[in-house]
Formats: sequence, C-alpha cells, structure tokens
Amino acid sequence: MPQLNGGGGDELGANDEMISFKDEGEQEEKTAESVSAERDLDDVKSSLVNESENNSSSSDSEPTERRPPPRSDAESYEKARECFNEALRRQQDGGGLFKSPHYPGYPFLMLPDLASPYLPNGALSPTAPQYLQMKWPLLDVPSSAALKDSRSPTPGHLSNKVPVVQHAHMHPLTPLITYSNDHFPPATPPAHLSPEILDPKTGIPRTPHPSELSPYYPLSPGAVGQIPHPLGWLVPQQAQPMYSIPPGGFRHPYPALAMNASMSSLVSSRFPPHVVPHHPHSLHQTGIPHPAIVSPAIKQEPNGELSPAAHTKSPGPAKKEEEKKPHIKKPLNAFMLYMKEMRAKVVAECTLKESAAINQILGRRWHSLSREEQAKYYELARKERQLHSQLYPGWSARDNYGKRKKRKRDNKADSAAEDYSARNKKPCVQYLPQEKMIDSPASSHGSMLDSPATPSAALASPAAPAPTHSEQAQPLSLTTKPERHHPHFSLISKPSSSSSSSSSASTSSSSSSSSTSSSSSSHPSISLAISSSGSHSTPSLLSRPNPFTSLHPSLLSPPSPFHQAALHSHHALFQTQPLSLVTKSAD
DNA sequence: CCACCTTTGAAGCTC
DNA sequence: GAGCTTCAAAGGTGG
Repeated sequence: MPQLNGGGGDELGANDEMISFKDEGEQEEKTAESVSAERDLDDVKSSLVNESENNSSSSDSEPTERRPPPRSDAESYEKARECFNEALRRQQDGGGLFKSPHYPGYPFLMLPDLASPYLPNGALSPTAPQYLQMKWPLLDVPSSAALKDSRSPTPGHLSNKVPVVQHAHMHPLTPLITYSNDHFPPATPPAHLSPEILDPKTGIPRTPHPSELSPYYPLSPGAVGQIPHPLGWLVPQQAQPMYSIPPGGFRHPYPALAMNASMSSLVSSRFPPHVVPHHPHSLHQTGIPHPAIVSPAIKQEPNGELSPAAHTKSPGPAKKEEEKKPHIKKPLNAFMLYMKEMRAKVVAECTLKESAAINQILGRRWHSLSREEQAKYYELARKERQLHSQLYPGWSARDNYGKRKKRKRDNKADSAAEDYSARNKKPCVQYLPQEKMIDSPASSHGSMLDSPATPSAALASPAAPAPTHSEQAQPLSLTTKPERHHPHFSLISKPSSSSSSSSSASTSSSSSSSSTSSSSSSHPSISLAISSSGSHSTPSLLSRPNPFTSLHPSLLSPPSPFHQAALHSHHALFQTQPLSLVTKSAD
C-alpha cells in the first residue's frame, strides 16, 4: 500500500491532516515546513499557536462536556495522528501530492484549477491532463487494484463533461452522474434526464439510464432484477450498491466501468447485491455483504437479489411480507456519498479502523472541502434523491423508521447526555481538536459558510433551499467540535457569541449530534472566518478551505464550467471571501 | 449477536 | 415553523 497513497493519493488527507495537526507544536512546525515553506508559514504558525492555546484552553474549558478519551481511544487517535503525519511526509517526499500551481503547498486549492480544465463548452480541455493524472487517492486504495484497472480506461475521457474526473480529489462521482456543471443548472432536470453520457468505450454520447445516474437504489419495482450490476463486484471497495436499476435495465449500468475508481466505488458501493444476481462476487470483494436493500432483519434474503420489486413479489402474510420486504434505504446524502468515497482513502492513510474515528476525520474533511467540491456531492445527492423518488414513488423515509431498532433514543433518553458524552466521544474530542483546529479556522468558517444547504442550494439544486442568509450562516459543523478549537467561544454561546455573533445561533442545526454541539460552536468559526478573510491575501496555507468555502455563493454557485472558468483566478476567489464572510457574520 | 459510536444531511415527527 | 428524532454508511468495540 505504500504506493497507494504514496503518490498523489494523499493530497486530501494529508493536507487535511497537516492542517489538522498543526495545533501541536512540533507537528505543527513539521507540517508547516513540509507544507512547503509557504511564505504564509508564519501566519499559519501564529494561527496554530493560537489554536493550540485555544485547544488547551478548550480542554480546560470543556472538561465537563468531554472527558479525556479512554486510553485505548487516545491511542488510536494518536495513531491516527501519526498516520496523518506519515501521510504528510509521503506526500512531500513522494511528490505525488497534487499541487496547485497557484498554491503549491496546498493541494486543496483546486477550485481555480478545476475550472481550467474545461473548455467553455464544458468539454474537458486538452490541457487538463495534468489534473487527470492525479487520480483520486481513493483509487489508490488498497484493494483497488481492480479499480485501477477499471478506471484506467480513460478516466479523463470518460466524459468530457465530467470535470470532476480531472481533479484529484474531486468527485469521482461526477462521472457517474455527469456532473458536469453544465448539467445542473438550477433547475436541473431530473437526474435521469440528465445529459447524455459519453460511452466510455465508444465515446459516443448516449442517454444515461437512470441507473447510470445513480446506481444506488434497489431495483425499481418494475425494473427489478434485470440488471446485474457489474460494478458491484468490480469495485473493490465497499461495495454493494444499492441503487436501482432503470426499468429498462442496463447492461452496463454505468459508464462507470470506464470511470475512475472513485466513482466506481461509489456506484458499486451502492449497488445492491441483489441487483447483481448471484454474481460470484456478489459479495463485495472484501466479502462484505451489503445490506443495501434488504432490511437488516431480513438480512439478505436468499433471493436478496430481489429488488424492491421483491416486496411486491411475494405476497405473503402481511407481517412477514413487510419484514421480508426489502428495505429500501434512504438515499445517501451528500456527506454520506462523500464518506463512502473517502473512507477507503482515509483508512488506507491511517491505521484507524474505527469508523467512528474515521467518520470524524471525514467530517472535518468534508468541512474543509471547497464549496464546489461539496456542491458536487450535494448535487449528486440531489440526483440520487430524485432517482430514488422516481424509482420508489411511494417510498417514504418514514417507511424505514423503526427498522433500525430503536437506538440511542432509548439510551440517550435514559442515560442522558452524561453517558452519552462519557462513553465514547471523548477520544474524538481530543483527536478532533487537533485536526480541527486547523480546519476549523479555515474550514470551519468555510464550512459554515458553505453550509450544506448553501452549497447545494446555491450551486445546484433547485430543490435545495435557496441559500438564504440564514443558510449560509448555518455552520455545518455545529457539532461541537468547533468549540473545542476555540475555547473562547466554546463556552456557551452567549459569551462567545458576542464576537461571532448571533448568526450562528440558527445554526444550531437540528443535527442529531445532540447536546454537545449545542454550544455556539459556529461562532468561533465565524470569527475565524473573519480573521481569515483579512488574511485572504495569504491563501496559500491556511486557506485552502477558507478561500473557497468562503467564496461568495454567487460566484461559486454555478458549478458549470463556465462559472468555474470565471472563477479561474484564485485571487478573485479570495477576494470574494471576505464578502461571504461578511454576509455570514451579518447573519 | 446486536447496539453503539461517529459524521452530515434529509426527511419525518412533534408541538 | 421550530425543534427534535430517525436513518443513511461503515466497521471496530463492548455488553
């Protein structure tokens, strides 16, 4: 695996990590140096220092909320940290890391780059290759050999339309959905309607099957079993896909085959096993069966292949029937899609095995993603939802309620926050803070700005709520973490709020995270954002997240190549940041 | 063996 | 309409 990430793979993670760890003195320096002697180093350090201080303080300040992680956890996190550092080193050494011409040290800064690859018409520019070279790290993931092959065909050419492919850490997904920007104008047509996809092999444009658009769902009632999903086994990673197949069925569900691994992973991941009938590998290569469609209780039915249609298929006793009914899962949201994609990469980079820890990392990374990047996932998610709704018109999320067996609710209720906090999270806390610190400043604020809703809304989905101020203001991350980073704020909202302002308040977001997050975490981010804005001049280091995230919605919003092109210059972007920040703060 | 942890986001439910 | 709850993925962990 060394090489796996070794090359360009790490960019994302490594960077992330780099940043994240900055808080620690030594690491911080290392990272900074490694980062590349950015001129901004000083700034970063200073920021880090502050963060570190905050951090420490935070720990103090929030002791009540979170206790020190259990030893084991601590160790694991420590490990993770090391892992990150390692990744960092690799990047630096290996040189595989993607470096933006503009921001050498900061791989993440891709936005501008992204734009470049495309021609005005949205087609991939010949010059794009440079980006193309950088496959998504994910691809490099261990078991991905297969993936590599699959993607090898020509990721780049996959479709001219798919910009994503080019970018290293981009959205492998795009190919899937034809992300291309041009395709999702605000009022994007239903996913299935999306523009034609170039046939990977032939290069001939063809209309995509719904399945292609989103492979994730279980077969549609009518379509049912017709299609085996190739990717399902093709893709190494977690694989079982869940999506459905188009009524027409598809041979090749996805151009994906040709597509790059990441995408394929995504697709495959979701393709329901049943979709892929009895393929010898129906199980994911890893051997992990995917419950995708089937309800947990049922697990995979013998004929699990049956798709949703299945439910209809055997009219048995009502109860049994219900139980048997394949469980149509909720469509994955943007973050879930992102997680699916990136998880393998993170795992590869780090020794961490625990999903909880990994998820935390992914969460941070998610926040650190630029708006555009996030927007892609939002768009993808939106399309999936559309497809899902089309496939299962009658389906409602509520159908799945209770299927999971009541979980925490009980515990939480019973044990209350105390237990809750006590049990696990601590570890995370410590862990997070470090990484987060880095992110937080940049990303966090960015994230806030970027709030899920915003990006998506702004960029793509018409459906998505308009990016109102409030939305923008919403801090994604409310989830506690931010607080830690910035202890000052950490305390209950009010005090801190002064600085950051009320805006975030709204943010509190419904997110489940429950209490912990409660605090005004968002505020901190805002404050940071502001500060950062001031520094926008020095986007290089810190910034990655900031710059883009902070971008003004209007600017970012258009995912289309055109827009990207417009955005071309970072400077412009950076400059824009302040505005965005302002808006938020205002909110 | 099952629930939990953890993340964000969407949708449903409650008031 | 606001706020809260549940579920989606994932895999180690603990009871």
